[in-house]
Amino acid sequence: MDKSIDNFRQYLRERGFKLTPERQAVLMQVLSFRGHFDVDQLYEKVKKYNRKVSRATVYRLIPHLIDSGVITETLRCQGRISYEKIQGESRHDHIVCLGCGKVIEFRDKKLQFLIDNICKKYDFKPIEHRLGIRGYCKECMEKKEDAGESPGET
Amino acid sequence: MDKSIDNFRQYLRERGFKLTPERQAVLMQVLSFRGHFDVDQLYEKVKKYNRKVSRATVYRLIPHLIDSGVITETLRCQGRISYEKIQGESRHDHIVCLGCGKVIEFRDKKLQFLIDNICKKYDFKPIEHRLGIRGYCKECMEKKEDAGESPGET
DNA sequence: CTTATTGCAAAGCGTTTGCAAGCAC
DNA sequence: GTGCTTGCAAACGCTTTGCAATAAG
Repeated sequence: MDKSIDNFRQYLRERGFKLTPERQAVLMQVLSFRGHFDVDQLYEKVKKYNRKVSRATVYRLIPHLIDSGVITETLRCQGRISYEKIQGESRHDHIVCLGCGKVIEFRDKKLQFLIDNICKKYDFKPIEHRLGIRGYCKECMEKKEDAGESPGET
Repeated sequence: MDKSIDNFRQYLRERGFKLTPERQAVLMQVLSFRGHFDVDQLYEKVKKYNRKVSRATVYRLIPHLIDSGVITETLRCQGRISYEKIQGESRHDHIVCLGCGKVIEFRDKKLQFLIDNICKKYDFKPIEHRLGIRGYCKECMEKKEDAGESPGET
């Protein structure tokens, strides 16, 4: 079904690493997330739906999940690192509302095109990009106008 | 000279905060950086060239520096947060080499245009954006081809 | 059988905070 | 004087690690 599973298995095999029940459980829960997650959320979900797995094991698996291309690091929020699974073609970027924290995911082909062009200019081979736009959503803009906020915050 | 100084003074005055020698020292060193810096680098630089200021004070000043528009948070590297001063018009983005860690700063007007368009689509008012492209520079590409290996970083 | 992996608890490390003294305004 | 600031050290919270036991290949 999900080729991430096979990719991950192959990744482990190639390097002499082992496919333990703990790793399978974590991988399953990683794949079950729809959006972003942090280590703690992942740990809690594994604990809830699968066997008991220690935090240390989850932490130790993260680098493998990244190296094998299953997940990628994304937004950093309040000291925690967020991850999300890499889904085939649907690379997307983020718009974050500074007011309510809402995250909008969007896709834009012109962006990839633009990035390729920029990289060409610098003799650079792009592997991945991350675009985060921060600002205010419609609702929060209206709220701000009501409150009569002073200019100059983040 | 640098209007950041005035902005910061005004920011403090408006809110009843105080302009202490410690804050002036930190501000001066912030403005002296050419590129990115993290809290520790800032702290060391203040300690070297100015009066003794505690780490706590530097940490406590960061939110004020952000709120007053003097600095902005940028790339997150290995658990540390990087900052850089905001310079008038010269908004720029980053290309980071996964091989050697080199950072290229670039400016592209088409990017801002693209972002404005995207935000319009979502009824969103952009305040700032952050684009990071990760990949390999020419030199590291060549090295990789020679070695035929994948470097292991996050 | 060999070597990676696990859980636990302790250590690490950047960052935050409580508190009493100090200083800008 | 008032109340924001400071330095110190302790506390915090997320992450990493040493170790002995365990299990995958």
